[in-house]
Amino acid sequence: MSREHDVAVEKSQRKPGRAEREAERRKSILRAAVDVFSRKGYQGCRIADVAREAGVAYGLVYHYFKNKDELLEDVFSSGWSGFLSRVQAGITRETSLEAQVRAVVQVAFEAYRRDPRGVKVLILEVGRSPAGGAVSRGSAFTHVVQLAAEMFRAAQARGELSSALDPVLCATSLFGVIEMALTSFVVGLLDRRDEQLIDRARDQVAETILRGLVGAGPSPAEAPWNRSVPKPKTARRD
Amino acid sequence: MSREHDVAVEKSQRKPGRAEREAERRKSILRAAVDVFSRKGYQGCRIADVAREAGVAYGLVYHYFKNKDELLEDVFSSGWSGFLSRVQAGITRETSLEAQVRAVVQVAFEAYRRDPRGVKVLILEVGRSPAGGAVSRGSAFTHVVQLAAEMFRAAQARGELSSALDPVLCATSLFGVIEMALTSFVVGLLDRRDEQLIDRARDQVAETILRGLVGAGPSPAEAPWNRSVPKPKTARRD
Amino acid sequence: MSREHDVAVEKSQRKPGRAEREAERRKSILRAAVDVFSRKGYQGCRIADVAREAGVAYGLVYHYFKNKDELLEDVFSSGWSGFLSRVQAGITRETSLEAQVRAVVQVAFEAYRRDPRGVKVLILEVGRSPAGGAVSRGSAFTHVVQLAAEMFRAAQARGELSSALDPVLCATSLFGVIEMALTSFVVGLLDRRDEQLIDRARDQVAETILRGLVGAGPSPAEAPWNRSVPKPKTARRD
Amino acid sequence: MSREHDVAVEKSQRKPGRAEREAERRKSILRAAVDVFSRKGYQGCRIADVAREAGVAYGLVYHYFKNKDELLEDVFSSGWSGFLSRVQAGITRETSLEAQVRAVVQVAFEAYRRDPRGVKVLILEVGRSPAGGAVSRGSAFTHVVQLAAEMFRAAQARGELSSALDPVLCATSLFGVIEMALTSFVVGLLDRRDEQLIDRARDQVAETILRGLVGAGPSPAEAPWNRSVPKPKTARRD
DNA sequence: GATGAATGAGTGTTCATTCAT
DNA sequence: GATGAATGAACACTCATTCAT
Repeated sequence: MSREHDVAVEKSQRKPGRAEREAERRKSILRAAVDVFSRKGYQGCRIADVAREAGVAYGLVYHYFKNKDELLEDVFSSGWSGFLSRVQAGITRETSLEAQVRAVVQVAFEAYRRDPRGVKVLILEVGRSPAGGAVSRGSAFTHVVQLAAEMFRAAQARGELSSALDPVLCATSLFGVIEMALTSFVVGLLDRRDEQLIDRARDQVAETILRGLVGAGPSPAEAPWNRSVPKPKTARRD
Repeated sequence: MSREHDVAVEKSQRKPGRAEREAERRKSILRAAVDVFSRKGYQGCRIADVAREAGVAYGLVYHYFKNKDELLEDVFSSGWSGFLSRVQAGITRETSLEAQVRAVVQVAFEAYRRDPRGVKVLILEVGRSPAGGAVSRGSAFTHVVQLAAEMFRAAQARGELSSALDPVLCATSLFGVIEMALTSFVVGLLDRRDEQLIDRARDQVAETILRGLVGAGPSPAEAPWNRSVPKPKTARRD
Repeated sequence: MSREHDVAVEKSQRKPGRAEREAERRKSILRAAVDVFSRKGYQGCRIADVAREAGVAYGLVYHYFKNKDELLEDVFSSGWSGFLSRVQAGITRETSLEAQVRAVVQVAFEAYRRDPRGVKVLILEVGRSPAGGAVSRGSAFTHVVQLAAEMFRAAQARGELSSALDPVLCATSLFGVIEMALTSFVVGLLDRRDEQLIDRARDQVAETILRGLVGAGPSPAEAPWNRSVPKPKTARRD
Repeated sequence: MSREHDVAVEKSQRKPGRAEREAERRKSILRAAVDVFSRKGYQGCRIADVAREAGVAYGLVYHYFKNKDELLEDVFSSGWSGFLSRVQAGITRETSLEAQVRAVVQVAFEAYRRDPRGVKVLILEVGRSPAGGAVSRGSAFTHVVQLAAEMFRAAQARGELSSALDPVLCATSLFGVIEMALTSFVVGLLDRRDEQLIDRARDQVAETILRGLVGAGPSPAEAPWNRSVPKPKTARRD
């Protein structure tokens, strides 16, 4: 066919080429899985839903993924690995603990802004599938925590952090604060469409984990807090 | 009911009385549900499992609970209401924010010590069933957060907390730190059998949320940290 | 209940009693399975067919049988064990090899007359499922053959049979002759509705295995042979 | 086609020629089908298995065979037609019934020696697919039986066989004895690797069908019988 | 012709729920 | 109330067949 000769030229142009189209298909199924998954959860989602969402035939899902479990496993690992590497990059890039912590927080919130659905899936399921004997999910949680714990250990070695603190608990605290804040948006406790609120949440989270709730002097800037979604309660003044 | 009055008399006697026996049955089913649930998760557990665990007949579960959802709802609410009321009591009992925060942390860790399985269920499922149109579960999370948010608002009103902070985010931070620490025990990242570790975790968590990781000077007491379960890495000295 | 006391009286009367009714159900499913199985074969039959044939709900089949394989296993073994024990009885009852052989042939043909469908299933499937890792089926064939081989060995010991013959091959010959004759009826090569033909077939089969086709003088009685079903061809001259 | 004319020229040259290569492909698929079929059976085998075994692409099977059924049909008929013609040749070549019977037995055992897998397929499936509305398989059985029945009829006409015997039953007896003996090897009841055993089995089978088990005096030659595979039971006294 | 991705109907199995005893 | 047999909808997974390249 006359198509072969100009493959090199068109490589990243139109006419995808078989391999490329397949990779594309695979990805679209993965994306669809994230969507359905974020809506219906691990157990609630049906392969049929994923196929329909991806716009492919039922059986094709099984062409690309061995079974439902593996599909979901891939959803996790693909989303998670990106997050992990960005967290790692943030930690490596910065030199002071404070900057590192802010970087981690930033990465998490940025990930949420970019792909709320993906984050929702990760938050709602990672490390929380009881049966999840599946490798990646169970250990994903462990993995980040260890990563951050290492960061805290290094800070202790540099004298930036009291060595009286358990690095693992420091790590869980960091991710606990982040995760719960994001969860608030995910479950609608805070308004996920309010981008400024997201920014402020990010800052407050970083501040809280670094200096605590009562430890630091307040920043003077006042903000119309309590814009939680459920009931837009009238702003209270103190 | 005419049965109530002699409860005191028969309390620990034979012939429990029909109503009592029924209440007992109901509770044993509920307990069994918590067990199975903590082992297999919301979706993974079958009514048959619960019945077998409780030692009752298959169909009997449906005498006491309308359906599977209601059973699980009850598991949640019964476990949750106790937690909620104890949190509320702790907040009410104390007057300073700091004492209140410590009280909340204490309640959570105490609950874990008393009933790790129950806490596991709450942690792994509360607010995390995406399909969970179920009222109580979705709102359970919201409920405590609002409770704590109110506590923080009051503290702001008393001038104990910077009014620049969003009370809702303060609340999520508090529970995020607590929850993730307990999760570490639940998933085995920290050794759940090490009772001293649990105590230290409780203290560090309270300290962290109050003063932050870098904000406060270290407590002088040294502890053999890093006793995380996976690999008992060599203790570091400061 | 007033039903319990007269159970002994009514034992085989109406009012089946739970256990009895269940056994009945189980049997009816088994019977239905034989039917469907004989019509569509091992792989071709669907659980839905069996359920419909038995007049029970789909899921009930799974109440009584673990899965399709076990159901079919039971179909085999239940049918086969009856046959086996009757073969054994026939062998034990008779003392001369000749009478024993006739008894075995008689048992097989009688079984066919009684339950052609059951025999069809056994003939078409026993020892013929290639994947049949299943215990009973694979070994069922082996079992009868060994049984008959033992009979022939005993006859050799008594001097009734040449010890130059391999008992196992004697046994396969016996069942081969029987089986293929019945197969002729099963597949319609011979008219399965012609009861006299069945009787003559039985006699000829016994005669053939005992004395061979050319070894014995013919019985003087002439018979209008060649009444095969497909086309009742005009009698040929002898 | 313009391709045909030069086939003769290139017949045994290099460049097999398209037509030849295709015929080759077709045959290799057929061979692969026999293999897979003999291992997994009619229903248990998948087109994918056949393609893999043949070393060709999935879809190619559908170039050469309309569908799975036709493929299997061809497996049967190709294997069967060879057997049939050899049986026919044996019958035609010989003049006495006894020699003819021995020839038929010989053909069958020779076929088994040459291609045990093919024979296994024929034995396990021919005439035994209940759903097998397929023409050739159902009738294949009928066909040989009719062929042999004709042989017996002719022998009756020549006075070599009692006309009291039903020729069709004579035929089923002949093939029954043969088939069951071969089945013993196929299922492992007799050791298929013992070539001498196969030879003796052939002889005994012929002897049995001709003179019966008790009708004929034993051949003086003694043989170490009972070498069946399962348990090499201790030799019995003669 | 050759390839293997794409399709989707078919079916075994599970399990919440009902109901007769 | 207690029991567990009965029901059937739901869903994961298979695989023959088609078709674009």
